[in-house]
Amino acid sequence: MPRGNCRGQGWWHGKFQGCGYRLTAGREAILDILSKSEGHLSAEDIYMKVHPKYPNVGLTTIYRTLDVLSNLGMVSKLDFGDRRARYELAEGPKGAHHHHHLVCTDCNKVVDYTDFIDDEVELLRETEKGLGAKYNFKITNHIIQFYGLCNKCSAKK
Amino acid sequence: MPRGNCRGQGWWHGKFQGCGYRLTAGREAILDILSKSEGHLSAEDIYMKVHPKYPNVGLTTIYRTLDVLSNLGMVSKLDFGDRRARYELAEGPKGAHHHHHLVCTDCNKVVDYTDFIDDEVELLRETEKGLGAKYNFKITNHIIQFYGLCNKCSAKK
DNA sequence: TTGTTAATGGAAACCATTTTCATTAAGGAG
DNA sequence: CTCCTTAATGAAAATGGTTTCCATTAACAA
Ligand SMILES: [Mn+2]
Ligand SMILES: [Mn+2]
Ligand SMILES: [Zn+2]
Ligand SMILES: [Zn+2]
Repeated sequence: MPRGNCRGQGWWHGKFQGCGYRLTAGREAILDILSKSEGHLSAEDIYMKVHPKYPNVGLTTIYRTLDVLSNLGMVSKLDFGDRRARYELAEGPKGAHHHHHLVCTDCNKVVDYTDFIDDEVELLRETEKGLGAKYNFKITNHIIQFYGLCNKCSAKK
Repeated sequence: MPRGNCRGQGWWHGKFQGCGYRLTAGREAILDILSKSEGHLSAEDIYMKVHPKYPNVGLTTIYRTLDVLSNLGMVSKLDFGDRRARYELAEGPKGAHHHHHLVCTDCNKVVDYTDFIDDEVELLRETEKGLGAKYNFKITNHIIQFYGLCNKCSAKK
């Protein structure tokens, strides 16, 4: 029977063990928030959501934890050009929900899309292989983003 | 016969006229430096290169001018994740030298590549059309970047 | 040449993120 | 369970690229 304050039951529990990281309340709080939230949260967004339930987790820890999670590949750090990093859960254990982003340069609206994703992923894989070989890079990651005006913003002009 | 201090003869002269922008010494200095430099310069890089010849052009003007040039489409603003914007001339009048970037996450080395660019551009064009229609976006721009470790950095580990 | 006003430079402000450092607590050893 | 090592933390201060402010200058149309 689980104790009241029982931690370490999340699907991510094992992820920390192997890497020598400690499983702390702050880290769980952040993963918890990320897995329950839609969208692309900034460090401060996350802080605001974590704070009511864990008032003793500071913004610094949010930054540090996001960095760790990002290095572990559990969280993706995103840049939409609005001068603050944004984060989303990379993948649940369920499997892929790989997507790319479409960004409005005016109101900063962001659309997750998976259309064309298969063609994109295939081309990316080929390109990665080719570039890696030609330039001796060990490629680990890629970005594809489209920028433009959403319908509201393009009407406004 | 051109006077000694004759300005306004660059290929970009006309670009300003139509848009109500004034052709100033600072703007010419920056375009001049960008067209003579290889690579991806930060605002401060540009300031350093402009300063010896135009000591009265301030860093603020560099930022403002890069913003204007970027809006005019004459300069591309780049982000390689090293916490400072970088800039490169978008296109001379000669035509396309469209390329994408391969970035080492360790030493920040950046490779311009054009390999696979035709396949990439074709897929991008299709995707842009599809996404634009589906999500009612007027897409103006895209980013593709690959991240990884260059051979030196991956040997170092 | 003159007048309008866009453009400018220097200093100060901004603000997301990082660093510092004293304190706390995760988790392995015993 | 208790101890111990040291990773992790919070608060406050520092950092540093970029933006804002404002008085002054100069591009260029009339
Ligand atoms: Mn997303
Ligand atoms: Mn380039
Ligand atoms: Zn918009
Ligand atoms: Zn490298």
